[in-house]
Amino acid sequence: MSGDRNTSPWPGRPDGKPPTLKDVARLAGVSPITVSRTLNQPEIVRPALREKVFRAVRESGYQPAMLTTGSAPQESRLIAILVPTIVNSIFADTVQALMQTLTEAGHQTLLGLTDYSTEREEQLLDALLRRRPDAMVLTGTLHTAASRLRLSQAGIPLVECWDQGERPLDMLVGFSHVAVGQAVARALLARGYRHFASLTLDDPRGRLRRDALRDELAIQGLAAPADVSLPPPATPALGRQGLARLLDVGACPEVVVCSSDTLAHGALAEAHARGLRVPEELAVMGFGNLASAAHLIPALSTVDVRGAEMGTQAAEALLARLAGAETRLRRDTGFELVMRESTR
Amino acid sequence: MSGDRNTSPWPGRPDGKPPTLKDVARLAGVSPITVSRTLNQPEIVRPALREKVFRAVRESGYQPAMLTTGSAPQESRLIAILVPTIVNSIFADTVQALMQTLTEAGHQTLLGLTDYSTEREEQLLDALLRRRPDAMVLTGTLHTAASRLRLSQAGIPLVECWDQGERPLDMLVGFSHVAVGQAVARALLARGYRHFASLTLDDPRGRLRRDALRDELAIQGLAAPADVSLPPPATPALGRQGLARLLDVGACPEVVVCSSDTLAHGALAEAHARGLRVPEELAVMGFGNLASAAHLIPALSTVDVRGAEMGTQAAEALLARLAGAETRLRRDTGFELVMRESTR
DNA sequence: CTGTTAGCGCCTTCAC
DNA sequence: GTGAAGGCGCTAACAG
Repeated sequence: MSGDRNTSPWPGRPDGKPPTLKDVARLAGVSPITVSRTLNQPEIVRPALREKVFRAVRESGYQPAMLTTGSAPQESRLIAILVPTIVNSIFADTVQALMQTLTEAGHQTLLGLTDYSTEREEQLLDALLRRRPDAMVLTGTLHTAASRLRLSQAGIPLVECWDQGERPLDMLVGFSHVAVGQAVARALLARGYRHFASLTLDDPRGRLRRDALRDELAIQGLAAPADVSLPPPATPALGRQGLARLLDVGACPEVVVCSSDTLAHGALAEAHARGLRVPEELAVMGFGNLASAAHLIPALSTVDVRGAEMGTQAAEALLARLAGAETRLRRDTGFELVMRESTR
Repeated sequence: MSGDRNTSPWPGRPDGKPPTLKDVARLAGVSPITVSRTLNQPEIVRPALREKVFRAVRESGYQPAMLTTGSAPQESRLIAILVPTIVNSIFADTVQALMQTLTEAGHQTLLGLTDYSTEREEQLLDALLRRRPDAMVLTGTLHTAASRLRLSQAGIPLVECWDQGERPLDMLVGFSHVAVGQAVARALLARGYRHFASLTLDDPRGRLRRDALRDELAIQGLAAPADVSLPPPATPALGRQGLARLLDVGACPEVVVCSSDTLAHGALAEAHARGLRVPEELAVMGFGNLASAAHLIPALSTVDVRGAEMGTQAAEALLARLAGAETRLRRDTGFELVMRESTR
């Protein structure tokens, strides 16, 4: 029971390395190929030999080494995932859902964190592709030219998540950030809000939503919202500072639209600290992972973007392609506005 | 610029697979080994040849395949990480910090999610070890006997995170969950609380903290807190239901101690919905990722366990070992109680 | 400096 | 049924 080393009848390898197919073969007194067959197609091996081999496998603690490459056109059963971050993040749901579906199907996942940088993405891509993954999941549709080239040359199924765009590399599952910005603008306008402000996380998609919000307001004849741009990664502390800056500069908004629920959390804290009633005196609009936000503060409005759904669909599409299907997913998962306590 | 396939002067491989060392060699008119050397030790190759090779590499878009195994005693530069979950989770910080440090050092990470199950851990372990990772990070010190055996046989550096224990497999960085339970009990007693309740996430470490809390209260002559046990994974909705159940059963606590900040979030929502003032009528104690919790609700007390610090230290210890050091980390990172608005 | 040889751990093809 | 030979992509060791 206790993890004592080497209670097994096998002496272990002199070099301390894990046992190989050959070691097992020697131990069982058969040839390497027989061991291989016993493990891969047990039914074609005579029961007596099979038993001997299995015993040797058990005794040695043998585990087949998964070669990245081999003579057979074999898959690596490795799938690479690139997201900006998983902390305080709207992407954790997607990654979790992806991993769950892929793991069930017998694949393993290499994860890379880009920190919202396309250069970082390029570096990671380069490193990850050396593992010859069977497929790859990316966040967004913005990549460097070099990345696009490498990806198209890799010849593996790809999914870009969390965005919509005209020229996806391969498959695409996400939603339109412009549509989110517009929808938020319209919903808030409909509730009578006229003085807007925004806390923007300075990443491409955050900017897209902010600009769409601003443009939609402009169409209604409203001035551009007071805006504070914040460097990723998002933290509650950052959101809190952001709102403080906004208010200190003299902005006096009825509603502040935040790039993420995490920032919105911080904004709520600052509003609370200043004695502002939410949403009566200052409404707060978030974005992202409904699960952790919506239950929390009934006063917080937010946008549910179905992060887990994107992950599951991406994974299923990849698996289908790896199974030989001609699937070419192009899916807009949309989003849902969750509006709280209209007070106008 | 646009990702058109095959603008390069290289015809590509007939089978559509990525180019190999051999392909590059053929294209450059040299032998494979020269290509290998040009890439790994450029200085020992004559400039003229070097240039030819580099050109061929560029033209073909060659990327070396990282073999898991080879003739050389080469490392896989792959490090496996096992955590229960990354969603709504106190573990995301640790994973992010781990990945950051490891990636900077040129390693890649295989991630596995155990869902708080040691059986699942065993399966994942089995699959992950086939990749021959250079090192491994585990959560907690509770593993199946088979897992312990496999791990000790793997002969790679290990770190167990998020716990303290007497017989770690190898290295250990975490804190004592019993100490957390006791400290929470004492701190709350010191503020005059006498009627306790607990919302427990039903995982080994959560139970450990709850039991320690209960035992410490018993020492002070207090009855065991009303307790609701909840199945992982933690969500705000779950915490909310939990508190509802607790109160519906007739419990009338002054303070409810939650297994995680995520559950605490939900509890706060339920308290709010019932018109209970926090912390005057019901205090809420969380646990976990201070970053997202403490800034949020000034009324929420919590325990900061320094998840990122554990990740960074684990990564650094592993890197040291891989670099040949004799490091054998045994670190108690402790925790910090963050108490809000004492109202007694 | 460069090429040839050999071998890593495994599996496929083809004999026995 | 079983084994021997050969090959996958790559790199150390040894030749030239």
